[in-house]
Amino acid sequence: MVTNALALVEKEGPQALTMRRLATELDVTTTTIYWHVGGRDELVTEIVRRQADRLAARPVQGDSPRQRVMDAARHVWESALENRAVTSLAYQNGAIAVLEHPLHRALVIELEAAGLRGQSGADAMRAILTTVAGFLLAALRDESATPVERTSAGLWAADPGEVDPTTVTALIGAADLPVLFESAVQAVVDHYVRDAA
Amino acid sequence: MVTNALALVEKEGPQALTMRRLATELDVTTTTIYWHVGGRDELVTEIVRRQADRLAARPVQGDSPRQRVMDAARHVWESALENRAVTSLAYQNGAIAVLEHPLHRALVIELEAAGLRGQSGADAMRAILTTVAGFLLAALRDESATPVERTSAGLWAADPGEVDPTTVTALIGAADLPVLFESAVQAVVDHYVRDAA
DNA sequence: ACCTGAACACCGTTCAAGT
DNA sequence: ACCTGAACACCGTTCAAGT
Repeated sequence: MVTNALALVEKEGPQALTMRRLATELDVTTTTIYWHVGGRDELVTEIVRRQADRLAARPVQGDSPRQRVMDAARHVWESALENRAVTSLAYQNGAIAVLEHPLHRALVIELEAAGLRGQSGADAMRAILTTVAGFLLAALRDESATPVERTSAGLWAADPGEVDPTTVTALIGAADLPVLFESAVQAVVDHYVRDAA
Repeated sequence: MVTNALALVEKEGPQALTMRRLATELDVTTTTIYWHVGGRDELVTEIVRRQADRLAARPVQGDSPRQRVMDAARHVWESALENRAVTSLAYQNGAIAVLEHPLHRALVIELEAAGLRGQSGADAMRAILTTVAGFLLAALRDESATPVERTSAGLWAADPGEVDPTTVTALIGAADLPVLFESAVQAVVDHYVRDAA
């Protein structure tokens, strides 16, 4: 049941997961699903939990603390990109913490190895993960779903103001999120984690 | 009509904005709304556009480029916090660019004043705004809507793993987002904007 | 214990019809 | 030009009833 739901989400996206759709897929009535898992929220939580178990906690790489912390942050990012559908589902239903908790813990452990524990560790972890979340929001957003005049590119084209034309051209073009991720997240990591000289 | 919709969103939140609800508020049928603005997406865009016009572009403060860029970024953050309901509505409907475009332009202008134009300007702008977006996502999320066992705090309490108890305690407590915003966003700003020595 | 049928209270949207 | 009534195609959820 949860297996079928997970497969449905991965094949047709988060918006395909409705009680009626899943019921049809399982050849039962919607009420049967309610009897088994009890409501859409619980179903989503179960799907996300299942996916979290599937996520192999790949080993953190790097020779220095700052490299290892950065790599742990990168795991959150890459894992989300590799599982767009379930990640989006988790985001939309407030279950992202369930999905990423093991990866978050790996990050905290690296921060502790870097000497950051207690409030300092929590602060560093939250600052880094919030930054990562911003990039995930940008990367998982379905651009094709919004009409041009509502996109950033469309607005720059229509309403550049006093901005340099070369900058406007760059703003109308596509962003290279993976590159921006590296520099922005690294900047935040470096602010909290200083390698011993 | 758009005025009433905006008032409804501000008073009762984004989820209160349904065609039927707004129709009742206006003492008309839903079809009347369709005749006037043409669909929910267009309605939301109009609401957000109206709100964007209302947002006074307060002057950017600071003596150095990095201070002024930081202040422009802070305006995006503060403006969103002061208008939670409309900002959430814009986020959920892919119209956030419409709402924030004037503030984004102010940021780009400060970046140009700092010597960043063309691709460098666009990169810096995107990295900074994506980081800000992460904090907005965290700040606008309705914590009370998700049950504890799905929150980060609940997961740390239930499943701390090999993490230091003092760190776990800090992770269960509330985050001070405004403080974290300052340090994380400043770190990203500093990475792109270097003051002349 | 497990599943169904019928219903409730919602959504956004369309379209022919009225004035 | 402006508005209505009725309908379509969806949602999540509940509850009495069946086996």
